[in-house]
Formats: sequence, C-alpha cells, structure tokens
Amino acid sequence: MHRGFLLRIKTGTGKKVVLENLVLNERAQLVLQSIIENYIQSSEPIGSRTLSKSIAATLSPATIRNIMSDLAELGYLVQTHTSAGRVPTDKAYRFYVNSLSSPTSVPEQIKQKISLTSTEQGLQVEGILAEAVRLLADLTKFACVVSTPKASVSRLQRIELIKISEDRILVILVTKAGVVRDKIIFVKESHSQEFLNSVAAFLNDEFEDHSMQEIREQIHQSLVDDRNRYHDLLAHAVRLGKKAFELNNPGEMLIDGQMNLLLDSHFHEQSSVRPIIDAFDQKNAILKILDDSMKHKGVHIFIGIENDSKQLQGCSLITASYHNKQNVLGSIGVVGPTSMDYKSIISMVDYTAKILSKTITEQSYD
Amino acid sequence: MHRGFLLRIKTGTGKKVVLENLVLNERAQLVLQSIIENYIQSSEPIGSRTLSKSIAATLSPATIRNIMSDLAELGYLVQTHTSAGRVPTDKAYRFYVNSLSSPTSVPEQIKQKISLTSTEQGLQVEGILAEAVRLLADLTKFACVVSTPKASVSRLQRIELIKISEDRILVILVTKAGVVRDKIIFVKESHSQEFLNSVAAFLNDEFEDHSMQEIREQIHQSLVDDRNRYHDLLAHAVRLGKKAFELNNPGEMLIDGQMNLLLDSHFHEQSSVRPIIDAFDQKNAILKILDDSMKHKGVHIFIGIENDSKQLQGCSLITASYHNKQNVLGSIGVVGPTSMDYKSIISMVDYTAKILSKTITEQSYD
DNA sequence: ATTAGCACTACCCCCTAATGAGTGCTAATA
DNA sequence: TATTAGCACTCATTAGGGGGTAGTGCTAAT
Repeated sequence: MHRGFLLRIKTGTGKKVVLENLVLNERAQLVLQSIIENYIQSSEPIGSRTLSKSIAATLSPATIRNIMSDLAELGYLVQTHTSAGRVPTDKAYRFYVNSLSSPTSVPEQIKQKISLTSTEQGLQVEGILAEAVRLLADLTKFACVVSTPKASVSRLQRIELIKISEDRILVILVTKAGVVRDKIIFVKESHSQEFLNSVAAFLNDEFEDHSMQEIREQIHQSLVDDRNRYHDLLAHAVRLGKKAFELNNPGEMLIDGQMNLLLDSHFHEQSSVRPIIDAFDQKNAILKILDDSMKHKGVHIFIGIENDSKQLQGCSLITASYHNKQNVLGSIGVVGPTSMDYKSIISMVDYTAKILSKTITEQSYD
Repeated sequence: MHRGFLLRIKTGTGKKVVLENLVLNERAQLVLQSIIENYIQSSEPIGSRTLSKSIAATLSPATIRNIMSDLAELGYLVQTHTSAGRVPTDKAYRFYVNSLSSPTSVPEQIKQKISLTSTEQGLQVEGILAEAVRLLADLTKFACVVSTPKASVSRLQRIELIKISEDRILVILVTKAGVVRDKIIFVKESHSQEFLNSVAAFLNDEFEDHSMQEIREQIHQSLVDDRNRYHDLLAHAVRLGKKAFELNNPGEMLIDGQMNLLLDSHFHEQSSVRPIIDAFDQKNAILKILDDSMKHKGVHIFIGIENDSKQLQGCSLITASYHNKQNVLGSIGVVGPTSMDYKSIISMVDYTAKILSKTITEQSYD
C-alpha cells in the first residue's frame, strides 16, 4: 500500500530525534520544520510544490509528497480536504519547539522597547506588572497575562491598622516585594487608634520578614495555645492578626491585549476565539497554568491539545516566571494561536520576564 | 415631484413634537418609532410591507412608503441602496430617546441580579466598582465603563507615611469615600519613622475632612508663605505633603465586556468595532464623556454622531453618575451600537447606578 | 531512492439567471 | 383630499455551472 516509513528511516543517516516511540530522519525533520515555519508565516495549508521551492535542500515535489504522506500518517500533519495542502498538528508544534534551542536573543530594536518606566513614577509592583503585560501585548500582538505575586510566599515588610469606624479597621500590608494590599476587617469590639498602633507595632516586631504563610501558621498556633490568653495585648494582636492575614484574594492576574486575538488573522473565525475569551473570564484555567510555570525556571510552552482546559485547546501559551532576589513571585505569558511564531515570541517572553524581574528586584524594599 | 410633507402635517391632528424647526405629526411619530423598535430588534433594514404588518395602526404599505419617504427627507431614515428598506439615523435615535419617558422600571428578575456583594468581603470602593461594571456588562452584553472617584473632590480620612528605605516613603491616603491610594515618594534626606509619624499626625490633624483639592491649595499657599520655614516639623510636613498629595493618577476608569462588542450582531463587521476598541485604549475620550455626565443627575445618552470623538461616532453611550452622601463621585456607563435597545439599557444603567450609590454610601467612612 | 508524469479532487472565482424585497410613481378609490 | 392598489423598476442576494488552480496519490521510469 504505502512504502514503509520505517524502512526509509532505517537507512536514514545523521542525527535522529526520538519522539514517542518513532524516529524521524534528518530529512523528514527538515521538511516538517519547513512546513511549520511556512505555515506560521502564511497560516495557509502548505503544498508540496510551494515547499519544494522554499526549502533549502533540493527536493522534488514528488519526494516531498512522500515524506509529507509519512508525516501525516505519524500524526504530524493533517489535511482540511483531499486536495488541500498540509497543516501542522499540535504534535508537530511540540516537535518544533522541542527542537528549538534555548531562546534566541531579542533584536536590539525590540530590546529598546522593552523597558519598564513605571518605577520612576513611584508605582508599586501592580503598576509595574500592568506595564509589563501591556508592553508584551503590544509587542506580540497577542493576549498577555501576568499573575500577581502570591501572597503566601511574600514576606512582610510592614502592617498598619487604621481605625475607620467603630467596627471597621483598615488593614494595610506591605510586602518586601513591594506589594501593598489593603482590606477592611470587621470587629465586634471597638478599639482606640492608640491601641491599634500598639497591636500593629507588636505584629511588626514579631513578624517582619516572615512569609505570610509562616505568619498564618504561627498565629494559628498561638490561637490553639491557650497560654497567651492572659496577656491582653497579645490576645488581641493574635485575634486581629488572624483576620488581617487571612488572604481573601486568591491570586489575581492582569490581562491585556485580548482584542489582539480577535483581530489576528490566524483565528479567521470568531467562533474559535470564543472559548478562549471565556477562559479569560473564568481565569482559573489560565491561573493554573501560570502557577505551574512558576515551579521551574525558564520559558514554558503549552500547546493546544496539551492544555487540561478544553477551552484552551485551541491556543498555545508561552510563559516565564519572574522573581525578586529571594523568591519566584509569579509568571507572565502570552496566549496566542497554536500557529504563532514560537521562535520570536519565546524570546520576547523570556526577555520581558528578565527585565520584569530586574525591575522588581531593584525596587524591592530590601 | 413629491407631495409636500409640510402640507400633510398642517392638517395633522393630535399631539405634536417640535424637533429642530420642523414638526412630526402623530402618525409619522408612530411610524418612526415603530421602525426604530423593529430595527433595534432585527438590525436589518425595515421595509414598508413588514412594517405594515407589525404596526398597531392599520396602514397600507403604500401609505407607509409615503411617510417613510418624508421621514427620509427630514433625515430620520436612510437607505443602504435604492431598493432596500430604511434604517434609522442617529437623529432618529435622538428623537426616540427623547420621546421615552423617564427610565422604566427594571423587571424583578433582573433586579435580583443587580446586587453588589463585595462589601461583605471587605473590599474597597475599587472592588465594588469592578463588580458593578462587570455586572452591567454581563446584563447588557455590551462593553461597560466606570470612572473611579475623582481624587480632587474626595475628602481625606487619613494619611499614613511609612518608611520603606532611606530615600523612599510609602504614602497611603484613605478618603472618606473609602478609596485607598498608595504611592511611593522619593526624598533626598532620610527621616526616621517616628518623625514621619509626627508629620502624618500633623497632616491628619490639619487636613482631615478637607477635600484633596483644598489640601493641595493650602499646601501650595504654605509653600509660598515663607513664615513657616522657622518651624522644622511644619516645613517638612509641607514639603512631604506637597509630594504626597500630588495626584499622579489622573482619574482612572475600569472597563469590562469589551469582548461583547465584537460578538454582538449589530456590529456585523469587525472594522466598525476597531475605532471603538482604540477609544478604549486611549481612554481620554470616554473619560471626558463620563466626566460630563457627572455634572447633572440622572441618565445621560450620547448617540453616535453627537460624540465629539470621531472614534465613538459609531456607537452610543448611556451613562449615569453615582454618588455617596455628599458628592457625586463618578459615573458608570454602557458602550454599545447606536441601534441598542435604549429602553431596557437605560433602565439597567439607571438602576445599577442607584444600587452602586447605595452600596458606596453605606460603606463610606462617615 | 528519487522523480517525472498523469489522473483525479475539491476549492475558488467568475459569470449568469432567477428570485425577491423594496421603492417610487400614477391612477383609482373612499 | 387622503389613502390605497397596481405596476415598473432597482438592486442585493442566491443558486447553479464552468474554467482555473493547487494540491494529492499512484505508477512507471530513471
């Protein structure tokens, strides 16, 4: 029926890449890569003739057809209809990005655009993140997201308690990373501002430079531990502190450039963008990916079908974590079509994350 | 040529509406209104036959054609091409909304959906606004905007100065309206936290319950006034206060539901949404409209061509201001196609603004 | 192992004709 | 005099048909 692919590769020479349990010979790799790069540019199915012209090696359309046929059988390519060119599958993109070396350097002119000026305006971390995500969206022309620093890992710089009314206290938490969080807590008994000041002083003394996670645990300990009850200040500090350090904002993220997706040529039909938009609205699927990408350094790539969330299976995400001197704080990423220009987007995300880390580190409070 | 329109209306009976310097008789009004309502529903050109069926009064298509022809001549209707139905112009929408009585009441089931829960979670004004704008976007299926309380009119509840590093001070401003603003100021000379506390205490004493505008003016006065220089604390307080009360964020706005516009059937072509999206990015045109709408109570309607900004001439805005006990704080609004369902949108905006005002008033700090 | 050649497929574009919704005008009618 | 029926006309939209084209798969020749 078809000439055996395995036969061909047995005689194939040169470097080989193991993929699943099968192997692509060098020439097949070249063809596949070339198809992908062509498709990324044109976002139209690639035919054997077109390819034979653009490809470096001198191969006739017929030969290429044979190779393509094999690649299709292995699941790297599909056709929209019988007599159409081939389109790369998610599997092909995975092969492609795996074969890419580490991020290529960003062109000098782009580098110049990637600079964060908001620190000069006395903005906090949130402001810097907003600027970074907007910048990345403008550069890549796709939608971009960034997760705000996780409250649990950030370390306390300062806590302030401000009496707002008889039963309300405004809590302001400043972290070493430069994040300012404020929230209101409700109390049953009224406290004077002086009293709140001493409670705040106590909490500052006790917990400065501890991570929120630690603080919560220690306070919980103290609550269990009844011995503290005899000390009035301490008891109140513990009780207020418990409320103050409860994190009720469960990790936020900033989004920019959603519109870019709709205007992008790769998503010709609106319907294919719809689920992605919904994913933005729900946030949790994307947050999960950003969280995952915090676990390891460097750039992470999630391609279409690989995504757990069905809504995101029509697009790819490229993410990179950012950090200050001590901790990984969050990650920033691009959401685009599976057929995006991985090479350049990867390097942009990588570079932006580095600049972001640098900027945040510089303006951290320690 | 054509039978004189003026002739016809001279004999017209019943209520008349003066519009520009011309007059529509009752039947013409009815027809126009009916065309508009049909078009709002179908967003397709309305023909005389269709209308003759749907209209209450029993009029033959031919009669309706005559009326339509007159309305077209007066600039209320246009045709996309010779043999197409008629489409209302912006002038027609203006007539239509003017003829609407004050906001109709919102259906009970919608009312139930319009409730703001964020206060219970100890969120500040910004959080409430974010919830309100999202709610309105979900309800109307259009893009929605809300302007944050203007810093200049809001009155000081409390200022805090926190030493962050040798040359940086974190300023936290809490306003009576419940807005918490934080920013970093840079100083040349280092101050101890104790000193900052006394400066803050002084500023609090001096300026509590004053509007930011007043405070800025008074501080500016003091700067000019050299007599204060002899007093060290005062001099520093003035200097720091000047920086602290400088507003570097020039009125912000929150946006939600931009995507709704792209998915809306009224904007069949992407190209017509593009300028609106750009307007969102630039913000100032929309902010200006929101500002304008703060000047008078109630719902404001800006229809297409009436907008100063060219980008916004393809859409309509419906806005309403929100307030606390003392001041008008900002406004919330819907951005949609000129052919939106004004009747229901108006009432939703009206009701949402009222609930928003109520919620903010309740949780204000005085 | 590669390639040239050929038959075949299916989309795309263009042209045409038919359909149909809608208008404007005129003449008849109430 | 206001309304309506009738008719000719316009123009968008649709369906159908043919030629062109980009592509494939297969086979036979190199």
